[in-house]
Amino acid sequence: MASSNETETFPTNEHDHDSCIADAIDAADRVCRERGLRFTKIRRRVLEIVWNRHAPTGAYDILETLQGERGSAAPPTVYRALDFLLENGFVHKIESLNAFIGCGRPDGDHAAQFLICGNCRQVGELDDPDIARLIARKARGVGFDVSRQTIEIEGLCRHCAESVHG
Amino acid sequence: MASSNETETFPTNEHDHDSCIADAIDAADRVCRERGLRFTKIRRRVLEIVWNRHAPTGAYDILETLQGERGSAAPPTVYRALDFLLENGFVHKIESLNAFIGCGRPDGDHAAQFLICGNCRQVGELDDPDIARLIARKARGVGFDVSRQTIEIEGLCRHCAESVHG
DNA sequence: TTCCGAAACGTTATAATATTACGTTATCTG
DNA sequence: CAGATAACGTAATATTATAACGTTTCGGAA
Repeated sequence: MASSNETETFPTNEHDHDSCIADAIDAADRVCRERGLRFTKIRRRVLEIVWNRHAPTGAYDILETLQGERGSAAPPTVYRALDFLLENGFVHKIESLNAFIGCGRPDGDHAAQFLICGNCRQVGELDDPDIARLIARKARGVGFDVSRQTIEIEGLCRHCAESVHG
Repeated sequence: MASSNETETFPTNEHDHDSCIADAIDAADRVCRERGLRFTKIRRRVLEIVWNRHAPTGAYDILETLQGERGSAAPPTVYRALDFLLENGFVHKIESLNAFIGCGRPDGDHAAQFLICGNCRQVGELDDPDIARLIARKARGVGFDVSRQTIEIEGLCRHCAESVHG
């Protein structure tokens, strides 16, 4: 098993949350600079809010947080920021939860797979290229040209499975 | 009804739509009888409506159809019927579309994969056990105990890819 | 058969999620 | 600076889903 927090699929209790947020923001900042994108205050703040939760976060949860901070904010503010963050791979949408989560690997395209723990509600990101390739191959086999994969796997994370089964 | 339609992932233009609906309803009927479930008029009708579209159908589309037929109907009527049909594997929910589609193989559990054509909006069902197994294996490899897989693949079906690319 | 209890249904209201439309402000570029 | 474009503020509304509660229907036990 691997070395650090980065390679853990699920966040561990011990992981340095503050620096993991900071890393994510820094990475987004850098990518935006490289691509000439505007990483505005709102976009940055929404990304921070999502990372702070470190769990799937609903658009209206984000909205409440923003409202607490700025006095006023409306849904489009949040959805526009989320659209930007999604387009550029800084967050993912978990379709089966209608919620958003920070992307741990915001550089380059990747087909992610999400492990959703039904007990603790945490989500891990798998990013397994074998899965993505097999799906692409099987789909091509029936004449289907894949552009995007949504893979959401529900079950129990290691920790919760241990608590539940004994 | 020959094996040809059954093994096509996407419905072909030639397929016998009427008999394909009838088959689906008959299959559900039989399964309900076997399991002692109540296949009520509403449940049957909702399943028919979904199959009639032969494409992902929103709950409120179903509702409109029902309202046209019965004069009155409210969301819970539709959602209760859908819950029943989902629980028993007669329909699937496409999470990324918030829509429902008839299941082509309503017997026994299966982890399905959906091919969603971004052009014609048709959805094919793959049911590839290799994909399901690989995902389960990879997830277990990081200590995750899988109970359900949501796999939705967006792209272009054979027919649309041909029209688009030449 | 009758009665009971559970399941299914009808109805109203409301919650939760997401988008449209349009005017204003900020930022980039020539 | 001026014009163009992108981002944002705001109000309204669309879309999807559930809660709560009373009534009806149905299958099985007495």
